[in-house]
Amino acid sequence: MPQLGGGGGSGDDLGATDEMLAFKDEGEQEEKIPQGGFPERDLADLKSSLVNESEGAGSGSGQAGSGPGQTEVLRRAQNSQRLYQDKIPDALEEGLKAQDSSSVGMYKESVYSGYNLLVHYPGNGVSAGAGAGAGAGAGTGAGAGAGTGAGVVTGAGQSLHAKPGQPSHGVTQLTPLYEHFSSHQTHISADINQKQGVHRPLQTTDISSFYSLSPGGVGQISHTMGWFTHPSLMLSSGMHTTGIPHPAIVPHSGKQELQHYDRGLKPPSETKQEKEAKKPTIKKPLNAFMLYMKEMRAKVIAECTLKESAAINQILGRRWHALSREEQAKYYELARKERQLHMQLYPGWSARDNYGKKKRRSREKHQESNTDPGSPKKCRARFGLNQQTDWCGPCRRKKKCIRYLQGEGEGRCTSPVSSDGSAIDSPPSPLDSLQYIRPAFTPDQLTSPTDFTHRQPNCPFSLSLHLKSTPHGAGLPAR
DNA sequence: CGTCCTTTGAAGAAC
DNA sequence: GTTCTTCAAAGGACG
Repeated sequence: MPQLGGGGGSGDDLGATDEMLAFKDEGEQEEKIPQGGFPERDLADLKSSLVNESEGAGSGSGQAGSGPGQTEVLRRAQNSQRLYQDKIPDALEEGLKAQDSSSVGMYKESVYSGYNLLVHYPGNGVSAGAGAGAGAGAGTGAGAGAGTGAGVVTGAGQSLHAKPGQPSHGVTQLTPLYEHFSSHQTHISADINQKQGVHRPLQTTDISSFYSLSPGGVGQISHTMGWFTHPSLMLSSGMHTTGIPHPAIVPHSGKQELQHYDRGLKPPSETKQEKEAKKPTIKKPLNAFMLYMKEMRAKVIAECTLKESAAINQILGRRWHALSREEQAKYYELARKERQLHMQLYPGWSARDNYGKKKRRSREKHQESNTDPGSPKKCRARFGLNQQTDWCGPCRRKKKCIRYLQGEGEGRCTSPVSSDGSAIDSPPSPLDSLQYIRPAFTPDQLTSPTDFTHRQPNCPFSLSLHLKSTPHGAGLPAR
């Protein structure tokens, strides 16, 4: 029987080795980089002035034990649990208990314990205690108290009045889980009363979107609660039996399908294919970078006044590379736990299950990229570079090798040049955005090197600096 | 409305 | 064992 985080955090062995190796690879890759001339070390030294600032509020706070004190967290966890439990209608609770008793194995636990593990991420300082609680809860039904409560506790200093999604610099936040569950519980009870115990999908909101995470507060990434419920406890619409939308399980069809559930009607006869297509999709667990993006996206949007995801992702990608190993390690660890739990909760699931469910890009495009000799993959292959760990030449980026395009396709590039011969192809760093702008302004004109609030056309990151003396976006020099 | 863009990482398929 | 492909999130842009 799988133990979720059981035994005081001893349940992490699954896949641990692999993950550590994977992270080692990351590190090895970093070691190779300076050879290509990219000043990764310098950047690492400097990044605190740019990249880290926006993340810096919580930088390092994610380390185990550096969060709120364990005792305090547990105390608040218990308080939160009380609040949470107080909101559960008796009828619902009874129903849940009944459901529990009919479940088997690890899922025989209370549904609440399903949320316990939420806090088992490093960084909130409660991983050990909560882990033990949840582990025991899963196995014996005991120990769910601390675990459950901890699940709704976020970092210290958070307010119950802030709205989810708010930028997290210095802004206190509502504990997202608590808010989410509280609001859902209200709806659920009403719904169940009306429908005599028949659950009806109430919302399809992705829980994960509720969590605006504080900087470095990786431990607060709580969308992963989605992994803590078993398919057997799901309705086919992607809902947990509590009625809470499940982020990892999404229905394929929309209103029409839900209407069938609404009315308790049997859907019209369907082909096997249709049935297959309507099976709820269990999503892939998020990898480290995806977790990082989820946490930082809102911040980048706020800082850059950008909304386009592609641009945001570019920025996030660079910031990701600018993170220290320690900072990245937090996300790798989170991702490892995500995969671990996902594996335990959906033992038969394979990433292949979702193949083809996303509409594929046009074949032509794929073929083009596959046959393009200047494509990063082809380029790496040509130069005998490892696809996973090596970059395309000096570019330290997975884009076209300029050298190759210039007909210098022999051997590994050593210096990046553009097609016109100028050295523009070195990997832009976030610091480059400062170089684009700084000369025109004196330091006292800048509120901070990372105070990005305007968009600068020439900035390679679509970022710009906020000037103390200029209104929004005004006076930024063209370069 | 559906797909693309854009990023990194994981996993599976195809060599 | 290596390489290639797909998908995970996000939301504006575009056909």
